Amino acid sequence: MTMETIDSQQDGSIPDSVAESESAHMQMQTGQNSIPTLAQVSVAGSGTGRGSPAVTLVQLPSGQTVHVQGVFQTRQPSVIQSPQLQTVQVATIAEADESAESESVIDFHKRREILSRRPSYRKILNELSSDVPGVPKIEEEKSEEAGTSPNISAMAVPTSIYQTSTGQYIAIAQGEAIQISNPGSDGVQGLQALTMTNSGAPPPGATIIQYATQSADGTQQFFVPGSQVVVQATTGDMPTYQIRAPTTALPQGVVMAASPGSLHSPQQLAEEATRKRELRLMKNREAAKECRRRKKEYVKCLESRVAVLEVQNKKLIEELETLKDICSPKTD
DNA sequence: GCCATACTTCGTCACCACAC
DNA sequence: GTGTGGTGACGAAGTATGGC
Repeated sequence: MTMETIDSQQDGSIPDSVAESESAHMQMQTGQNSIPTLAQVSVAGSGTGRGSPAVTLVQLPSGQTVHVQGVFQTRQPSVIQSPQLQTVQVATIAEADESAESESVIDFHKRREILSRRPSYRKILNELSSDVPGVPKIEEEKSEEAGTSPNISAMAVPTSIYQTSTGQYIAIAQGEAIQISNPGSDGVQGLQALTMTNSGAPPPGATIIQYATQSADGTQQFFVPGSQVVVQATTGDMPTYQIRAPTTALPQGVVMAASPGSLHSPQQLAEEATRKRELRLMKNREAAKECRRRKKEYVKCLESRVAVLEVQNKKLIEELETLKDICSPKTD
């Protein structure tokens, strides 16, 4: 199904707004109770010319400008574009309505089924965009994220990822590059990469990072293979990291993690399990962020389409009235 | 200023789908 | 069968707003 009556002009396209989508969407939502600001849609240069394709410029709340062509020329596409999407949306709306009126009637498993059948927002939007040229796609990997992704998993194929007590992430890659990311900076700005120059081969069967909370001189120390220490200086806004020889013995509260091959004691097994769990949590955290971002983008896209379709609907009604006037002239 | 309420954001868990 | 990613649901913490 196509939607040739809509020609989107991507001056503020949705995928580009990923970075600002948070704030933009928040502004849209912080009004009275999350009602989409469809009232901001402005129509310019309507020109309901009969016979000639009237082009309407629609200014969407997001700043996106959309051309809406005359509605006489082509048959109106359905409001819901792709069959898959239709199924999903109908299911969702039905679920909402049902829950409002007779939620108790709905079987839990049925609801579960409906939910589980729902494809991801990326899928939905991409299907939508393949049908509608004006609808942007959600990129598999954002280009801006490609270089410095907030996901630790996207960084230089790290072999081990650790989180410090201050929330920072340290990833030790195959090439013995140490990457430190600051979660507070939404992922990436705080990402640092260090390359160990003289680490040599790691101890047999062990990839170990040992974390010490804070040394006496106000620095943070991360113990890494080769009896070396990554020291974080606390001066200034930008933390600096240095590879040093350890100044102290292994401090209290140290966390050690070993590769599975070297696990022997139940304690090591437990630590490995803890490490895996933390890794899983970290990944899930990032996945949840990504999911929410996509969801916002998806909702934004739907809101834009609603705005466009409302304008189209308005034009259709106007033209219907015009036709009525033509076909039934007053006899007075 | 304090409190209550509503709303937003975030982390986590549980579940499911999919790839291997 | 297992691992992993995606997403709904839930609760906690933070923030905004309005009434007193």
